[in-house]
Amino acid sequence: MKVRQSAKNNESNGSTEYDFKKAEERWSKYWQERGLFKANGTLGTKPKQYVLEMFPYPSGKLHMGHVRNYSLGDVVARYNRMRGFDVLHPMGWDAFGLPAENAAIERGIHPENWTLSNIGYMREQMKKLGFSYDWDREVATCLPDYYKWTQWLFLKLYENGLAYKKRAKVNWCPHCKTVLANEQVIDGKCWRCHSPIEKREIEQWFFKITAYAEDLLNDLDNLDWPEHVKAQQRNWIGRSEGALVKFAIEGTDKVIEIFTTRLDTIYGATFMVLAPEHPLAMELVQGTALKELYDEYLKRISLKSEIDRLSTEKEKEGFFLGKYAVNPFNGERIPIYAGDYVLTEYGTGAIMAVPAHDERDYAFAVKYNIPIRPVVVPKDGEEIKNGEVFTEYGVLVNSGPYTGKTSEEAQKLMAEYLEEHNLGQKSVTYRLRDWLVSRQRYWGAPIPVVYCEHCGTVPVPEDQLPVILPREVDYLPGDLVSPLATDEEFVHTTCPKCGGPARRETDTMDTFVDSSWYYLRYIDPHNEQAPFDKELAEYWMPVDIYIGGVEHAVLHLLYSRFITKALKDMGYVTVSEPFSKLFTQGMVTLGGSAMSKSKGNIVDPDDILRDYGADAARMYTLFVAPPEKDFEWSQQGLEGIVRFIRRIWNFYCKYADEVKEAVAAPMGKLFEGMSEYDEKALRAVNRLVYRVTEDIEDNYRFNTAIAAMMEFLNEVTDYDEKVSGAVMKTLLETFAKVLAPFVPFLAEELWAMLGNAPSVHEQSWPQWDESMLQENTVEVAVQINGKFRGTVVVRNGASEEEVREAVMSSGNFSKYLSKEGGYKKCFYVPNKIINFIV
RNA sequence: GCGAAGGUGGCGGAACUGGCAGACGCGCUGGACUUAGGAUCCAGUGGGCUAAACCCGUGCGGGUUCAAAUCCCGCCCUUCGCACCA
Repeated sequence: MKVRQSAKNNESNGSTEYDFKKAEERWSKYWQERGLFKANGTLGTKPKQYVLEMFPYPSGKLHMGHVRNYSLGDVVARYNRMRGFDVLHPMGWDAFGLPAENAAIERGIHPENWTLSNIGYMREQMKKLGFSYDWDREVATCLPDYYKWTQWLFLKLYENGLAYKKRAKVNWCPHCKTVLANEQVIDGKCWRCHSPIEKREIEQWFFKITAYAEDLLNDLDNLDWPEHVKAQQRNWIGRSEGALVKFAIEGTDKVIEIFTTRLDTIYGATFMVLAPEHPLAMELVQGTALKELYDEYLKRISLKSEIDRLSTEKEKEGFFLGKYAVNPFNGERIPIYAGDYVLTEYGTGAIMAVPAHDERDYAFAVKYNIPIRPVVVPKDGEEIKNGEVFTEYGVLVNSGPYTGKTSEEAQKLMAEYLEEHNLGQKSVTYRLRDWLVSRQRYWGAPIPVVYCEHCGTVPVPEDQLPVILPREVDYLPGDLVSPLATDEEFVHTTCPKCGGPARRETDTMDTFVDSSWYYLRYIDPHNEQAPFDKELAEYWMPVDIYIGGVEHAVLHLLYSRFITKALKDMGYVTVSEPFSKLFTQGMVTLGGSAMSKSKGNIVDPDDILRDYGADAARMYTLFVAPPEKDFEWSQQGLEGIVRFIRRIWNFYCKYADEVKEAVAAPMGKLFEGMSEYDEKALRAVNRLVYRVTEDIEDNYRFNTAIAAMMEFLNEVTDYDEKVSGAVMKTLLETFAKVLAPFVPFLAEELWAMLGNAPSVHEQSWPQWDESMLQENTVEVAVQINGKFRGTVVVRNGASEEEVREAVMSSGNFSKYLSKEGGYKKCFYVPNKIINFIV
């Protein structure tokens, strides 16, 4: 009778169906009471491990993506605890922000009530799922004891010249009624509501992330992050090496400064282009007949929406400004245009145009009938066809003294010439712009600044923090007016410097500011004197493993890196990177696309918890696909895991009583008179530990780790009844420990069933014995002329001789091998394969 | 256009430094047990034949090798990110 048939036999064994509800309630309560998952912060007695998952936005309920994300992190946390690490595994809430506010407006509830009640619900869901968080460290970014320190962060950045205010054209979302950072504009649309964004000019606060562009770029090299995330950040930072060149404007004392990466093509510059909004463009037409036409042109350009501007098919539109620049190399007169394909924000907002070697310049030149003069030819002498634009490096022609030089040489020599004559220099430009952090919304951390008639902009002193977000405010968004501006009591204050009347800043901070430092607050969440203790931060930082979705590849992950670097330079932390390893998990889809309320393709974790239990939900999300890949939710797949759990349960029911009194056999040593099946079982359990450990360590391959557990159970149920009590006890105890990080409730139940005191989660992770991974005999594949023809069984480590002998004597291969075992050649890979060439 | 990751059964996916392709699970087929079963268990399941023997099979075409999903050359396709960045 095998255990696989045991469902029928449960009653006869006195066992019952696994009651996951009871088990989950019981153990989750026990864990909390015992405080099993508290990080010790023992400062050095144990190695530390900071395991972090991206905290959720409290949108209402957990979705399957959360379940997957947090199941991954929980395996890592529990595994590391069993491995003897002092594990910090916290959870909190990214609780400020637009969606909370919008949802609250729709439902007519205060954002705070809405948010806090969501948090309460989601926290309970997480507890039901058995995630091993240290709940004493929970943070919510919308609470004053948290945002006090977000405001502190703002002040520190301000003190250090990394926060500043300027009037700027900003991205304005007409639907959300707020400005957005560049990173939050996707294809010219709002990242949240997808409305086309507009350009507005307002005074806004910025963080000077560009000051760290170089470090943010270089330090990527040393991070254990997925390559595609690093690539996205590199792309976003967008470093270009080139040169700044000053072109004098004929008949004036003005110069146009341009940035180019192709200084070597400067002899081919046949026109200049300024961004339409470039102040110089306006100056050049001022007081001329062109002024009126230019105003019209500007109006036309600005009417084009951001989307049109970004469209690749869009025709470039230029305007001749009636003036000429002078090429600093050959003195040539070059007409100056305004053109909408030149961006104000990048480089200097002005270019030299070389139509022969740049596609965009070429299109413009053709349209406005401007000469096209090639000055670089391919090194290999290849012909350039008419109408083709040669944009690569080559050899210079028609370039005065530089003719005959390669592009590389010319760039170097020309830059030297520029510097000698004070006409420009080498330069590096980035695409990265400063981070716009002002938001004209209610539900965020108020920017801690006041404006005084006498003193100007004055930061709120640290000891007056937090600047409390008033509760009773008309928080409906206005047009370019922050809701806080309507609260007279909030607005009117006194200047901290002179005591005179002053007005508060009424904008709140981008929620990405809140989340850019939360991993530091977990380290010391109740500290009232500082955002965190320096020594504790030194102990816990950096986060050893950070798990979350790819959607944060640039936004949150770049901001956090910047904030960490800034805090390091101010002396608050000692690390320059917050997350040494990043793991981005895939999405959970249904019907081929990400689950979303609007699409209606939702699987509600509550239903799954109710019908199948936490362990099944967790293990299924871990098993169904490699963790970094998307997977399609399948009820049947989940039921497969439920079956597996049931089989484990039945197996333990069958033997638990029997082995209670037994003394567990050691993992490694084969004792005298051990039976064949005992040995088999012992080897199987060693192999199990080995495979699961390796799979976890090798980039979290939980899907194959679980497959190894299934194989293990499949194998031992083939001969379980022949295994002795001592070995069975070892087997059951070890398997329970291996299961613990994956199905924590079940594992605890199994552990107790064996007569052990809780908790299995306090046990050490089992060790395998290297010698037990080897079998006594191995199956060697036999190939004839490279084709598989069968196998032979030989002793482990058999020599080529022995294997050849076994092949010859087996008789199975005689039809392929000539008599006397004749063959030309033979290749043997020990314990694997033997190939005869005949 | 630039950058990144991928193409393996009906499906999700395994396969260590080249060494028995398809582990594990889902699904499917047949059987057992059952009043019944969508429960459970047993057997089978890449394609070609009823079947063994055999042949063919990891996107396509070449190549290296005793041996290729894996290495090299040349293509094709998919997904994702960025995109008038000078």
